[in-house]
Amino acid sequence: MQDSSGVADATTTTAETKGSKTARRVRSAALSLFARHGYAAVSMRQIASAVGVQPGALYNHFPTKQDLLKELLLQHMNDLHEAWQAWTTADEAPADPLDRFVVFHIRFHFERAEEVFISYMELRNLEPENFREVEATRQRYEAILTDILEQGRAAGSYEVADARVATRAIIAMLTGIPTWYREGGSLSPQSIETIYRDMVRKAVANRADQTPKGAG
Amino acid sequence: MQDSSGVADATTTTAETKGSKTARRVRSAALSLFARHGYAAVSMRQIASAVGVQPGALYNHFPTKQDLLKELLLQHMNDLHEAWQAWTTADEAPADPLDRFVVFHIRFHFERAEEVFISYMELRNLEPENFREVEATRQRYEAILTDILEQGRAAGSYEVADARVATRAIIAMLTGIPTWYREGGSLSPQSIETIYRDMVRKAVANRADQTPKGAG
DNA sequence: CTTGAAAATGAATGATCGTTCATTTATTTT
DNA sequence: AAAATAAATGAACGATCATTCATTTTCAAG
Repeated sequence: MQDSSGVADATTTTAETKGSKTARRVRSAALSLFARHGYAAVSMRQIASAVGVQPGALYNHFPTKQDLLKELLLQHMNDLHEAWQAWTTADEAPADPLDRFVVFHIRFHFERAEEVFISYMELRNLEPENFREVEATRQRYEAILTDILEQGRAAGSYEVADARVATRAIIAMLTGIPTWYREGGSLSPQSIETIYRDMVRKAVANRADQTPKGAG
Repeated sequence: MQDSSGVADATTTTAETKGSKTARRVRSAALSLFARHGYAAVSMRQIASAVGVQPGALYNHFPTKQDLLKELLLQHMNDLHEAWQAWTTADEAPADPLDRFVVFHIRFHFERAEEVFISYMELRNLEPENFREVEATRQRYEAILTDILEQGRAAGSYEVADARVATRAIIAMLTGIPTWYREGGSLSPQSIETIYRDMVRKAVANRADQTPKGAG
């Protein structure tokens, strides 16, 4: 009952034990509930109920609620990096580095909207040490885009006043998509992808250039 | 002990009663706490403690915790609209409509970062009816930018594939600023304003144009 | 089938939650 | 100053919170 659509899995091919199966279902239920109501508003009882198990059983798999959140966020950030690595060598990835990043980020959002949402929403509910750990990973991810922008500027293709600010602006823009996108709306994911790719390209464009429109 | 720095107050000039003064302090404390920890993670006891009062006293001013949140969000959205109305006739406002909106939005964010943060973060903690009310006001605000973009496109100055999508992209970009901006950082509010104004202008620019750089 | 460990149960822990309320204190009105 | 009203207190309400634990069930390995 699971479809692996595309990216990044290699490690676990061993048969799954009953316990780790439950752990996975707990993660999944917690993810949905945290995304919908927020970490603080979700009780361990709700999670247990969604899994179909008694509250105490959760503690066979996660020491505390906080560890559950931390694990979700850390795993998501690791998945994000792994998926990016896979994408950089993927055939369907656009050749232009900026396009490549934007398309990747958008598609990853569409595929895993809940994780992404939580990752930006629940950072403040992490205890300081856990926060630092997740935050460091997040900054490594943002650095990918910053590097792309700085190299493009050095090459004279982009015009960005501050690459770090531009990074945050672009990522905020892209990350905001799931807050308004609804399946069955008037816009397809494909057309949204095109619109955003164009907007980002223009936002960092060199005004001296006259880059052609459909360069992808 | 209060400074009114700029925009939109007209109604209340009557002397303030002791009760309404406490109500104001409750709103203020709740605002800061909600912004820092999130609505669900803040208890009425924490709010009362921040005000220097017993928990029960809060209920002389707000019927429930939910009403307190609702009132904060509604008041903020009303302030936002009022401030925008004042800004449209202000001398220092840029003449170009898009610049006018962007500069306004950024400045309002810097002045009232906490309210703005909550307004986008705690919508899901509103009960359905309260949510609809606040959401309607929020959409009225976004419509301002959508109109600007559509008129600019009709006039041939902008090139936007979808004005509503562009609205969300721009607002997400601007609203993201307080999540990373820290006072005393390397960038002044003024320079951030300039950077974002330029990026937004370029993002919706008509590629056929060669608009000069410092047009403000 | 037996054994041993992993997983789940069901009940309980103390703490904290939003809210209520009779009473006292502070302020405004007459 | 007296009476009326508003605001704050301090203690309590039942509900729910995250977490623990002795016990029972489930399941894989010998």
